[in-house]
Amino acid sequence: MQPPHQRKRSTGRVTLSDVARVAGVSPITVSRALRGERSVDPALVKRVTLASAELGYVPDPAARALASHRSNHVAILIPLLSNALFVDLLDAAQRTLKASGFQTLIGVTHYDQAQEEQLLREQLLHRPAGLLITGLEHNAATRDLMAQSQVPCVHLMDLPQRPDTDTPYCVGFRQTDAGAAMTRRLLARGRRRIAFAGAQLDPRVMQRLYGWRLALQEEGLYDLNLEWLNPAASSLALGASMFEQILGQSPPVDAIFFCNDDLAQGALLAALRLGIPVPERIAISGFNDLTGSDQMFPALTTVRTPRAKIGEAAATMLVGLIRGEAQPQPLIDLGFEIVEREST
Amino acid sequence: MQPPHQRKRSTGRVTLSDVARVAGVSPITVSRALRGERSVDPALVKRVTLASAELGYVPDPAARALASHRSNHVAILIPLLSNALFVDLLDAAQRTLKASGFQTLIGVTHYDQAQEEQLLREQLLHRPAGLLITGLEHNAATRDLMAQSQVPCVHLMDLPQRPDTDTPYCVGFRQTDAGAAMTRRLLARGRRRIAFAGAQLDPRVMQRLYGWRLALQEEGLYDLNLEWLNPAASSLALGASMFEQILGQSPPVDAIFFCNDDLAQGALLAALRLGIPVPERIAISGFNDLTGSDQMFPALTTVRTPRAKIGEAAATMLVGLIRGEAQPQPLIDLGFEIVEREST
DNA sequence: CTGAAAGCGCTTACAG
DNA sequence: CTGAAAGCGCTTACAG
Repeated sequence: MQPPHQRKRSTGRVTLSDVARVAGVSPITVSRALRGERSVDPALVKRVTLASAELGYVPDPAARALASHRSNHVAILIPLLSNALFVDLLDAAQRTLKASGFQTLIGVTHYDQAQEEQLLREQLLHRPAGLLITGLEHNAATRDLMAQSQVPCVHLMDLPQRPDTDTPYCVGFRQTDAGAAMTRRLLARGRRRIAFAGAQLDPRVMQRLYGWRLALQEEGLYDLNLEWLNPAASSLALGASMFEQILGQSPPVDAIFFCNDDLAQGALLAALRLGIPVPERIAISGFNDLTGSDQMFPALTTVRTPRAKIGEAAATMLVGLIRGEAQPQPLIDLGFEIVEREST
Repeated sequence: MQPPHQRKRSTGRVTLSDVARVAGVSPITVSRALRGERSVDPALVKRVTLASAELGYVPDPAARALASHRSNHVAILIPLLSNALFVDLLDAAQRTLKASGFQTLIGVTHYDQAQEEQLLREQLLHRPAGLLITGLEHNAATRDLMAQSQVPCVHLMDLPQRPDTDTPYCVGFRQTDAGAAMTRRLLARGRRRIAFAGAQLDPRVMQRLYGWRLALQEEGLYDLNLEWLNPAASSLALGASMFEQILGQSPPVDAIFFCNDDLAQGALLAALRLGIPVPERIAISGFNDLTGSDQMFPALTTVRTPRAKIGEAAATMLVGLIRGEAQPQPLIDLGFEIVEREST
């Protein structure tokens, strides 16, 4: 016989109260002990831990979220899933967050600030413990949402030009520097007419473009006609067609700096089809060192970007922020590396 | 002056009760009306909808999950994020689920059944509304967890050999048939010694292998020495090295069927480096029609697999199951298509 | 078709 | 350092 109403909605789940009963303390003490709050007698912590393990207790995330206004979800906003760059970021971040007990909620913005805002609104309903967001450029509503929500946030990939006291937390590298560095490398190898071929034209591509401009201007070799910008999504096929276009230009271009490796890979393959010798007739370089760039024929010279490290470091920083730990610095520059191979 | 304890933990959030007050009904009626439960007077539904819109009410997912034992999360378990195939699956599923109001929780199993089990355990704590899981082979504990949890589940990619009354919900295509079909195509083009080059050796690769075997056995051309299996992860570099190995075999192989396009792409690039004419000396075919296969030189013959459609159809089916709608059939075969290009 | 009561399983805010 | 009470914002189960 059960007392009336006693087990009305019982779910059979082991709860905090069950642990409390076994440990001989109050539920709130169990809560505190298990969350590792200090100000709990070490002896009690031990008893609670034992009882919890004995019963196989696992906290209910929903109840926790409802009571505390904070879930164990971390939202990550990336532009695309079809660019390996962002998948690497997601993979690394997700892995790191998981190790700290957080679940990753993905949002795909399609490089659209309105979609980004909408996604953020939805994510915020889940009271995420933290937020990982790509880039530093967002619309006003998005910025307001981030500020009002008080959710700890780390920006991925980009670093602000001039850090000041308002510098947000961010992990990435200097895109402009990377663009300039690759361009200088091409100059050092004797190239004079170096085209820049950009697709998508997101903020990071534009920064690489500025870097390229800067480097050419330093040498007095800048020419507006060397800028080939296409807002379409980056792809091998687009790289191939941009390559053919640029190849037809006169005076002839002697190098092309593609803003992303998939474009450059497409160009390399187009060169093969067309019988254009690379790097003899024209040098080709890419950006990001994506899968396959080292396998190309000729192997692709590119800029290796630390995207997995960025995902990992940003997630680590975010977990620190969530835990209220002071961060040594709001800005982590993970740098980049020029990888010279056969295509330049 | 506020009444004592009145706003003690108020969060400023618009709640169901606020809507109820404005609409002049009870909270539970608001709850029912907003969830579209029938058995609510249409006139009331209208008043509630209006009041809800006026106040900008949004349900709290955590409260909902706690009370109903069901969240609006859908967990998706995939082997890897580093294989474009699964990213396409994830992208499509995520998009479809989002449109139906579900959040996607990703789990990466690394082709490891123990990790899969562990992930499922964690995901289940979040009381997901549904589950999308890759493949049909799981360990006993995983199968038990799925059964006990009662969470609706759809399997991705694979279809059972012989469907029976216990057939789980699944969306995919017949891997074995696809393997056989490609092999027959190579045979029809006059190839006699067709090697199968497989990596990763997950269940789907093995099924393609069986298909290849079947097709060769039909013609009396099967030879164990034509099976090249490597448990390492699939990559361009591995494809290149497998290509070189197979090329050295005698009697000479006149075609290689790679179990994944990245391997085949790597082989094509290796052929270029080595100066081996494809398809004259040796034909090369791949599987999946991944990005870039159409751009290769020569362009790669492959099997186009409907992974985006699989992700979408599986998500749609899952949403139906979550809503308790009867499904016309537990099994959806989305087929495949042989794409003949220049490499065969 | 509608509602009052109870409950989901935690944490917050107060006390002591 | 510990606890009793209240509350988070919904839905379930029971009545009518």
